Amino acid sequence: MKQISSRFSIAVHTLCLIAVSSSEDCTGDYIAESVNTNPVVIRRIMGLLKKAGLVEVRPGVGGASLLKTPEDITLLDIYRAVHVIEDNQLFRFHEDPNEGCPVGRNIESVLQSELSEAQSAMEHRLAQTTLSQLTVKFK
Amino acid sequence: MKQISSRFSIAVHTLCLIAVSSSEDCTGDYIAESVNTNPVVIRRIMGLLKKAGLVEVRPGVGGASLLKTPEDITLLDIYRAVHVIEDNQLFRFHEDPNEGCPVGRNIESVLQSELSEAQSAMEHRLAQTTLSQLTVKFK
DNA sequence: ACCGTTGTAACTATTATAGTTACTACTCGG
DNA sequence: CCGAGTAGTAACTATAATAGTTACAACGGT
Repeated sequence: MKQISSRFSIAVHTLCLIAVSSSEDCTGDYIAESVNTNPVVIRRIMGLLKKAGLVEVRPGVGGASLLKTPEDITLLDIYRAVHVIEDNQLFRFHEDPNEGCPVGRNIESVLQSELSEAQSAMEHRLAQTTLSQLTVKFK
Repeated sequence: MKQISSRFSIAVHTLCLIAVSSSEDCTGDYIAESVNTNPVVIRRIMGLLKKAGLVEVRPGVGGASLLKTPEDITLLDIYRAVHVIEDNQLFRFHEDPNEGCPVGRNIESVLQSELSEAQSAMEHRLAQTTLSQLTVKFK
């Protein structure tokens, strides 16, 4: 069973940690210890979060901080930042169905629109939750 | 990017074909030709659809037919039948976060409930669409 | 009894992921 | 100005699931 990569849950964990810690504490090694993985895994994910404009990292000396308030970061923002699934690509489609068959010819367009509705429903739900809603539960 | 297996889209294609064709025509080879894949792939998926009580297959002579009307088969039924994602398992979670850290200790329970809401939202949308809504579009 | 079919097992190639090692470049404090 | 600690990144490995393939046994009707 193929699941959505744990990059996403690690990214959420990472951002929660940055939100509740002082900036200078938040080195890759510190985060890696809380997540319980290799620091390089964290640095890679931090690179994606930086590209998405969610965090900034102090090169050389280390430490990270948020570029938006936790109220303004949703799970959907994080999900998109780590490229875990692209637009309309949650469901893999079998390739080149037979054009000579009425079903084969039409299945893709007919089914894809339903699948993309389903994907949207999930993403819409992710957009309802902000980082701040999570961090209050660690107090 | 990990996507949900094309077993699902192939299963939907297969059931559409069974719904619009006469039972005796629906051999594995015939379906495989429409889907454009190897017959064994179809037989494996048919095995799952049988286990789920959606179709019956005539052994020896070949051919398949639905055990429910197309109005009573939803995309969610098919999605569950092909075991493409289990309950609450759409999102992979990183393992063994550090219990010594307030974030590490709580992240799983806090985040999992949001993620399972998101997964439910998607599945709820899949349950809205029936096989008959698809097949009318092939007429 | 034969032919076409289903049901499976076994193997391969492909793909994405997660973790690891190693190295470079950067910043600051001494 | 140098060294300690950190970030950034490339390269490699192990793992896992998938999709396709070959092969073969079992079945059923003509």
